[in-house]
Amino acid sequence: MATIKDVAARSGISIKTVSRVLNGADTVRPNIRAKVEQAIRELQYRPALAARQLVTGRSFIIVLLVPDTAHWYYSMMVQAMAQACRSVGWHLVVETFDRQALEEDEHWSIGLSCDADAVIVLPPWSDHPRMLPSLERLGLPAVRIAGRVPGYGMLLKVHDRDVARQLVEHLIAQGHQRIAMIAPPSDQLSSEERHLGYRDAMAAAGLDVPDAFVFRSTMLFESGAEAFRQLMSLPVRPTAFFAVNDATALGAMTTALRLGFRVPQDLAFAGFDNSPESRYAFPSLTTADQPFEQIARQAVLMAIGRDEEQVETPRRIILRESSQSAL
Amino acid sequence: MATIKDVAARSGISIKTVSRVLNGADTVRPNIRAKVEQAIRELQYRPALAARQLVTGRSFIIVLLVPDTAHWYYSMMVQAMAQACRSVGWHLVVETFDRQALEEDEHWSIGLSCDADAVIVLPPWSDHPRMLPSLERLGLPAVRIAGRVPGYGMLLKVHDRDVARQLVEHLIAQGHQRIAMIAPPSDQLSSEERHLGYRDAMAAAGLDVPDAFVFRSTMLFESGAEAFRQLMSLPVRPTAFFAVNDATALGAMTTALRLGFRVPQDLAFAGFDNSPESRYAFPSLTTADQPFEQIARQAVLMAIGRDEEQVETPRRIILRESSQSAL
DNA sequence: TTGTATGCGTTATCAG
DNA sequence: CTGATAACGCATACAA
Repeated sequence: MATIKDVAARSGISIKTVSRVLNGADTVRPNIRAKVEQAIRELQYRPALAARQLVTGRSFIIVLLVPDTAHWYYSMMVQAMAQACRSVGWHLVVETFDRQALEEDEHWSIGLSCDADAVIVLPPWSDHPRMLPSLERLGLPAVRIAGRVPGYGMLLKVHDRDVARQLVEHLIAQGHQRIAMIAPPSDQLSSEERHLGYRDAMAAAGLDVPDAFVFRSTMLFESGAEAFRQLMSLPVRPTAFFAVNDATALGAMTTALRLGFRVPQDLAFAGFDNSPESRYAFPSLTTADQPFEQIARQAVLMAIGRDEEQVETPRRIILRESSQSAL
Repeated sequence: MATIKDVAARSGISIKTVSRVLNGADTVRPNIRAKVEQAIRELQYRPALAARQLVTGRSFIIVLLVPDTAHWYYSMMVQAMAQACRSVGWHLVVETFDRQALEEDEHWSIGLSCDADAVIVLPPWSDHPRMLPSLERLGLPAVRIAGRVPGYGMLLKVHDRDVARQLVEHLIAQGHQRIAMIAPPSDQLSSEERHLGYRDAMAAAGLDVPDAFVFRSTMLFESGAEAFRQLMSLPVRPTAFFAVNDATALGAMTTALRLGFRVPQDLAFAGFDNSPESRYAFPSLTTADQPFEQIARQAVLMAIGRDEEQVETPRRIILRESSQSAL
C-alpha cells in the first residue's frame, strides 16, 4: 500500500502539499496539483481512512442501527439512507443488532464496528427502553426516527395521521360503515398516528367505533389472521378492515379468502407501507406510501447537524383491488 | 473521550499492561486486571478503533457489498452475514453501491466507508464485468457468492441444481407433464443451476421440453406476468410453471388468477426463495429454501482465511397450496 | 510480570 | 505558497 509519503517522494512535492491536494484546498498551483495527482494515479494511492480519522477525530460515517430481521421496511430504509448520505458526501454504515440480546441482557449496549460521527435508529427501536441509555453511552449525535419518548437524541417525527385518515375515508366512500382497525401494539407509540387517523375519519363521518373493533396486533402476518378471526366472531361484524401495515392486512385478507369470502365484494381491506407483497397479492392491496426518501434525507441532515428547511412531501394513498367496489 | 493513557493514570498501571488487559492477554495478575477494569468502567473508556487499526493494519471488518435495491434476498443475506461475523468475532459493514453508476460509469469503483479486511459480493454482482476489476483494485480478499466467472477473488459455489430438480419432480408427481420454466436471464450464470435442475427432472421423467417452454425472464414480478401470457399463447400450453424465483412465480400466478384460472386445480406454480410473499400469497406458493446461514458462514470463513470443513446442509423444498392437487 | 520508547499514516501548526 | 515537525491513540519490541 502506497502512503502519502510515497506520493510526496515520487512527485517531489512536500507531504503537506500532497495533503492539500487530497483535501481539495485551493491554495495549490495547478501544475503542482497535476504532478501530485499523477503520482497518486501511478501509485494507486488511497488515503488510509483510519489515520485521517485518528487525527481529525471525524469519520464522516453515520451508523444506521437495524435489527437482525429481514423486513422490507428496513431494507428500504437502508437504501434511502445510503442515498441520502451519498448526496451530502457522507458514508453510511449499517450495523445490525441482536434483538434477543437487547431484550434479555440488562446491560446491552450498541456494538459499533467502526468509529462513527452519528447514529440513526429506526422504529420501533427509537423508543426502546434499553436503546436510549445505550445511545447516551455512545455519546454520539443520535436521530430517533418516529420516536415519541423524550430522552437522549433528536426525535424525527413522522406524520401518518393524515394519510391514515385518507385511507379510511376511502373505505367510507366505498360505502363501508362498520370498519375495524387492526391496530399497532398499544405500547408502540411510533405507529399510533395511524390509529388516530382512523378515529379521525370515523368520527368525521359520524361512524361508531366499538372498542372491540380495534384489535391490538403484533404487526405480523399471523397476527392479522388472528385479528380477522376475532373481529369476524363479533355479533356485529365489520365489512372493511384498515390495518396498521401490509403484513397484518394480508394476514387478514388471505384468511378471508381461504374462508370463502370475496374481496372486495364481501369485504374490503387496506394496509399501510406499499410493500412488494401488497402489490403482488391477488387481489392487490390498497395501501399507503411511506416517504422513505424524505425521512432519510431529513434524518441524515439532522445527524450531521445541518438543519435545513424541512419540506413535507405530500403523502399518497394507493388504491388497489382489495377495496374498490360499491357494497 | 478517555484514552488508554487516562486509564493507565487512574489505575496507576502502565499503558502496556492496560493494553494487555484490553487484548485479553493471560499474563496479567488478577488483582492488576481488576484495577484496570475498574478504571475502564469508571472512565467509560472505549478503545479508539481507528488508532488500533492504524497500528495493527487490521480492522476485523468484512464489507458486504449490496446494491441499492430493497429486495428481500439482500436483507436476508445482510442478517445472515452479520450473524456469521459475530460468531467469529468479526464485524460486518454493509456498503451499498449505486447500480446506475456501476452500469454507466466506465471507471466505476467500489467506495468503502471504512478500511476493511475483506469483501463479500452477492449474486448477480459476483460476476459483473465492472465488479471484478474494481475488486482487484481494492486488493482485499474477496468472496464472490454464486460467482461463476473465473477472475479475482474466491468463488463460493451455490448448488441449486438438485433442489430445483426436486421441485420439478414434485410437479411431475402431481401429474403434470407439460411444465414450463420461467428461467433466469441467459447471462445470469449464478441462477442457471435452477434451469439445469429443471432439465434434469424433465429428462429423467422422459418429458419433452420444447424451446418455447423456457422463458428467459428478468427475474422481476412483471416479467413473470409477461412469461405467463407468452407461455399460455403457445399452441400447446403448459399446465405447470416452475419459476427461477418467487417474484416471477407470483407474477405468473396472479396473472393466472386474474384471468380466471384456478390454482392449483387448473394450473400449478412453484417458485424459488421462500420469500415472505410466497408464504403470504393466496394460494400460498410452493417454493424452495435458500441456505442463507450456511452460505453466510462459509463466505465469512473464506473471507477471513479460515478454511474449515464445508458441511453441505441438505436443501429443503416447501410444498404449499399452489401446486398440491391431482390433475 | 511490568514500564519505556518508537512508529503506524494522516492532518495541523508554524515558520520560511 | 511550501516544508519540517508535532501530535492523534494504540500496540509492540525491547529493556528492566
